[in-house]
Amino acid sequence: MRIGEAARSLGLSLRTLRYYEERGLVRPARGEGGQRWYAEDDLRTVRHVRTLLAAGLGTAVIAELLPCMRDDDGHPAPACAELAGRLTQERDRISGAIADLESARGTLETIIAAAPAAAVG
Amino acid sequence: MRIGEAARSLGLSLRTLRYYEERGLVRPARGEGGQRWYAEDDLRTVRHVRTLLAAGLGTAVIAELLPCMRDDDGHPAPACAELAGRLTQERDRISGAIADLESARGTLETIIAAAPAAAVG
DNA sequence: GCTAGACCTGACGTCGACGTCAGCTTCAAG
DNA sequence: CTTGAAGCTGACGTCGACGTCAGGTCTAGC
Repeated sequence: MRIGEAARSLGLSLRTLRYYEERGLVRPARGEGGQRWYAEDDLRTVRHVRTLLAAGLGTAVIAELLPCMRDDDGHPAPACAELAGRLTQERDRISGAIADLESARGTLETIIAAAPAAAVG
Repeated sequence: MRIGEAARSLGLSLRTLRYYEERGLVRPARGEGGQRWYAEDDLRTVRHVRTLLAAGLGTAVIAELLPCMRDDDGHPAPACAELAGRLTQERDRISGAIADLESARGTLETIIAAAPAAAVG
């Protein structure tokens, strides 16, 4: 599929998809006139990218990790070993972020619970 | 205490503290010569700010929430009611963010577990 | 009262993930 | 073969939370 359909299918903008390619995260094929051609595999890659971006990873780091996520049968598969260090490091960072978020959520809930019942919604 | 000591005590930069004041998050007193004077209460406020920033809230939103967090005895107390809507909204956003992070962490752990045991650290 | 260090107020720079605009090319339909 | 939609490549703009530099002021010790 071309970039327009890919973007709609993923719920992203054209700019975003081009940006991901610019950062080396996706490498869609090119047609005669130079137009990008996205295969299903590329869409899966983009979804992985989105997941990792949402985790707070930067595009540079993701670019390193992606080769370790080559799909065999639909889910991430191994590949890299030397990146294990960085991976666990990122995982720990994410765990910390989760803890921070839970702490903040607790704070908010304290306020919510304490606030006189009013316009809740 | 003056801004330097406050910054050291909080582990933040001078710029950060001035920035928080600029955004209306803290209002330290001023001395004769116009120098900022941070009371313990101000430090607590800054810590709240940090917690909420870590939760992904912006300084503008935090500026609205802070009045609802006036400490009575050390922990957040109620105050605002009409903000309940925004509060629950932010809480839900945070819950979503946590879910995203957990998903991403799961992805990373899958890769880590699948990777041949190597330099793990 | 002199000096060094701590502060003050602008104001411009940064970084990351895009948005947006400009000008040109390619594709699909009639 | 024309035309409008869809793509393409730069390249500058944005937003948020600060970093950093410049140039003047305040404070504390001697």
